[in-house]
Amino acid sequence: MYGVNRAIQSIRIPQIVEAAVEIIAERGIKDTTLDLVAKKAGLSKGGLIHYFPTKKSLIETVVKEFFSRIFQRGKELRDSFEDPYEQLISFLWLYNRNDPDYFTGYRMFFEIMTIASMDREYREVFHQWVNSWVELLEASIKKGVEKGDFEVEDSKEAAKTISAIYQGVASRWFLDPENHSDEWAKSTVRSLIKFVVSRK
Amino acid sequence: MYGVNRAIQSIRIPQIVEAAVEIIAERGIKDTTLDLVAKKAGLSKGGLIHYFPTKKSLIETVVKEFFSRIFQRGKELRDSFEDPYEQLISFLWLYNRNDPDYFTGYRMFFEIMTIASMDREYREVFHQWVNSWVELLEASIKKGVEKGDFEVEDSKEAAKTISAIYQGVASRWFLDPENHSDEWAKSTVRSLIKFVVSRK
DNA sequence: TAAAAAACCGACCAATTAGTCTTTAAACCG
DNA sequence: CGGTTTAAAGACTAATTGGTCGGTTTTTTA
Repeated sequence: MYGVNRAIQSIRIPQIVEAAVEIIAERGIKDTTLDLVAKKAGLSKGGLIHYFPTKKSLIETVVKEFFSRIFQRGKELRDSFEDPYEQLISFLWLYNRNDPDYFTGYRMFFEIMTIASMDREYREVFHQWVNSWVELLEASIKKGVEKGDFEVEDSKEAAKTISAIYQGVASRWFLDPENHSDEWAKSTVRSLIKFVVSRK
Repeated sequence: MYGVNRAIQSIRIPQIVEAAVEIIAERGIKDTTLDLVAKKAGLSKGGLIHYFPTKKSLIETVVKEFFSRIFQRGKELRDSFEDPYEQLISFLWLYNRNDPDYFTGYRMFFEIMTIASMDREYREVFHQWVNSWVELLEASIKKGVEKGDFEVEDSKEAAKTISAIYQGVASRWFLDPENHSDEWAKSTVRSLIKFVVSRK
């Protein structure tokens, strides 16, 4: 049963992207085949190619989609807090092994870092992503400084530091869970953040 | 000109591993072909297969070799310092874009993290690697505590934290150099380490 | 309602590549 | 020196897979 309606693109593309994310998380980008993605998305390779003429174009879309989805989640949760410090630690939801995005999200993240480490184009995407997180953190820091809660010389620097801390802890927490519990991740990040925003 | 001498294995295997590391760093594990590695190592695919019957066996050896080489470097440099704090920051050599191992080392690291995120076996290798770094750091911390330089509740926890910090900063420094200078990396790590070993 | 366009299928092609196998040459050993 | 073992080459095989293409069905449009 083909083209049920003309707005089919707005259905198919998310379907395909979602399928691709899952396959990539499971097998990695290199072992993700168009056939598999197509099947998972409920169509044939020919159908898939109709929307994404090349594998590269599919991956690009998936990567951008993934980043923006995670970013959106983070931003929304942060915005639900008023207090600047609460905002800064609102990203601790990243350390939740029961989150539906847990496995998929981390696997995607490692895949993307690895292609970024090889490819300028993706490094640029990564750069923008980091930037957007840093800006988010920076805004909270500035708010805290204005409010008198924080003492920070350079809020951008502080934001970069906090962002890097989140990531370093995340890598350990995901890749070596045996030694890095949820509690470890959370308390470590909390304490480092406190230090970063209240020095000098 | 074949088998020049019987101790050839001890020459060929490092040659092959070295070639593989370079190819992997350049193209990633998935795009590393036996032919390319063989050629780079100065022999044919048949010759390569003689030493490593499968690609998997080659990769395993390469990963272990890589880890132990970098670890060795770190350990030796650390051991050249007496002062515990100097020892803790001795790993700042990791943030040197002119280091001969710079590109290769970081690329390998991302490749390995990514396979570790997919594969239990490699996660175990990663786990052991992290452990060995943590132990190295822990020893320095304990020394500093005994000496009275540091104030630390749980030296293992502190070591894990410092290790994660090194890694988080490293990821940013490598993947987004535009925004993360050598100086940023070094001063960030220095200041966070100081905090970690002297709190409470 | 007919023709044009869009959605979709799946057979096929061409390239890539891990691993096999046969052969050759050198090294070692008695 | 002759036989055995090891090192190495490289042609070949079989599987995989990205992308092409011709055709079919549905939807849109005029």
